[in-house]
Amino acid sequence: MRVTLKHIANDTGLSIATVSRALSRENRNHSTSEEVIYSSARKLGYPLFTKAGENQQLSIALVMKLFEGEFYASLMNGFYEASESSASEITFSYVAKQNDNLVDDIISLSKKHSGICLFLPSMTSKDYLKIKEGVGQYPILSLLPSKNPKIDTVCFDSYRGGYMLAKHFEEQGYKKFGFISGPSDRADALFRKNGFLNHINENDDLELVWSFEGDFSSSLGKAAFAEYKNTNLKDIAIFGGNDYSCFGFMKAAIESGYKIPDDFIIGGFDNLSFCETFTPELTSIATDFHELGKKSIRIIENMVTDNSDSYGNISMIPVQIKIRNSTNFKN
Amino acid sequence: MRVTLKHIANDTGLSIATVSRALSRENRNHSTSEEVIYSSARKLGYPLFTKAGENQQLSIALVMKLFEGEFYASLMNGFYEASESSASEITFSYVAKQNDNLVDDIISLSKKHSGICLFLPSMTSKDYLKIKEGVGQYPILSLLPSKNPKIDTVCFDSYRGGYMLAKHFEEQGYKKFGFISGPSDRADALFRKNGFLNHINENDDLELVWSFEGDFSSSLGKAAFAEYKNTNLKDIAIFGGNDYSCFGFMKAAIESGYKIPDDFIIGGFDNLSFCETFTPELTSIATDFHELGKKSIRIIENMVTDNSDSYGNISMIPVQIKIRNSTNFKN
DNA sequence: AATTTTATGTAAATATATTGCATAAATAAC
DNA sequence: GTTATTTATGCAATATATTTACATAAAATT
Repeated sequence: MRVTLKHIANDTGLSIATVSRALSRENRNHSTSEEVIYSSARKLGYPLFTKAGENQQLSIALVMKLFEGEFYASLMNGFYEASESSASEITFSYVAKQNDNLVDDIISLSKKHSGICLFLPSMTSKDYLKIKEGVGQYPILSLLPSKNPKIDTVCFDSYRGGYMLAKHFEEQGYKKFGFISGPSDRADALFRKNGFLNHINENDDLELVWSFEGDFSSSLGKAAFAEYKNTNLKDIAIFGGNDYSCFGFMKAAIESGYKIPDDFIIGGFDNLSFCETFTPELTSIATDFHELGKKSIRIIENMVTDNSDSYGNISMIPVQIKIRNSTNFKN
Repeated sequence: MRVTLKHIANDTGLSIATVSRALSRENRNHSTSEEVIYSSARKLGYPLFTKAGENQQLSIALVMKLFEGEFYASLMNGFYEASESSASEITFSYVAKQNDNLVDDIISLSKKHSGICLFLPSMTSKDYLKIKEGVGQYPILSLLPSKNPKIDTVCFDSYRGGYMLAKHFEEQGYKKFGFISGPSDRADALFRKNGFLNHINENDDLELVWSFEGDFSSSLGKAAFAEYKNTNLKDIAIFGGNDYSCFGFMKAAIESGYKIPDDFIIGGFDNLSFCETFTPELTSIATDFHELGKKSIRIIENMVTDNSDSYGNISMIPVQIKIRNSTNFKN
């Protein structure tokens, strides 16, 4: 049973005709009845009709769990700016942090949107398969890499970021390397690690001399330093996994009297704005969220027009290394 | 002319009956026709009807211009978390950064939502009046203070934040104060300043010895230090206007060999996460976005049920001072 | 006090959506 | 390979929803 004018008429005590007139009036007049009618219509969920030929743009939902931190603002802003220069409209759909029906919710979102981009680190391959099954042939993307992606993916080239840092460390003359890992269940953390370690393993004169299990948090970065300090290692080049880990690590190091980049050099990942605020400024891998947004939107648009059914394709957005003083860059 | 099944039938080449059946089917079957019908429905903007009695929650729009930075993620997250523990649903509406029809867009948003919260620093009193006129008796709030608010306002108590810092500086034994102002056209920046200066003026032994016109950016914070350095002032207590200004100022100071909090003490506003990462950790005024969200939602909900028409009421959310090492706090 | 404007309800007219029935194509059963 | 069954679809009838012509009463204006 749809919501109709009759429901609103009953709810407001006015006649159907009055309700009809109020809702179809071109210019609202904000009389008391009209206010009451609109407020009832909104409450009951009456669909305020779109005029034919008006709303021709595609609506794409970016589904994510919203948390605090610069990262989320950057992600949304990237998509938002990309949508401004495209014909499609981006809707941000935030799902509850505790959500048992995530898969079903995503499937039902597919009714309202022409395409969906998922940024949900907690999703498993099984979840993705269920979603794929539930939405059928439908434009849907994940924005996070996966070891064995079940749906199309657009993400940053984490591997290359790790590789670039290792290469840069080598060019700065370092032979001994250290590494702080991210959460073990996140594929992007794994790829960063692979990129970093592969370059070390490929070169016989390079060596990984220290590593620590982190979780991308500043506090475990601090803990990493406590362990590092005990080793008495110096003159090594450390990849912190992400910027937060580096900040925690560097802060603890400075407080213990270490000098950066003199005692060790360090680089992060994400290129947060604070990289330039910290002393020393932190070398980091920059991710272009605007590009991520543009590419994702373009792919969804193509999926809509081609009506193509693909899954497991991966698009990698290149990352850039921003070299700063934490890796001994003299300007 | 509404969008009807006929439009979809024409668009897809199927009959109206088929379209009707596909859209009203309880369980989607993802057959080719159904996909085509749904995709056409979304494209043309056909309203997928809400079932009567389903969508009873209020929908409140938070209207803002989205930019990068921790602040925006915190603001959205505060509202988002508040909405999770309330009956209302929060929709984030992002308006274009360049938008000539802002006022009209907000007015037309009032058709779709039960209430609106505005976070738009660029709005003038004139704009607010136009909006108020356009929406009539309607639940709408501004989340930014104004010298002469035309609509109801829920915001942080910027004044008290400035005052708290001045008081804290005094308690630390400082008599000479410095100040970096924010953008002159932002009322919240003005109130922070008033709170800070009023406490100084009220006490004869306290004195403002230095000030600088900033704009809340880290780079003008840096510029502020260059000017401060020329004055050769030492042992003063500086309110940086916000955290970014402080970070820029402190970074430049440290690079010039200054020691904080030995040569001067400094406090900011916003309590960004980086306050705890910087060395020295930055004393700052903490704003509780969760509280802002809860209060705003509650006020909108009351406006809806009471159907009350009020304007110019101000609700202030208290702020908290987080004392850290930049103001010589020994722990 | 008379006239005009506005808001509203009733009921008729129109527009829109759903469904019973028939048909044809696809699938399954024999 | 033929027959039965299921499924998808269109047409047309029916049901439902929305708009509008007309009448009336209240409010505003002259």
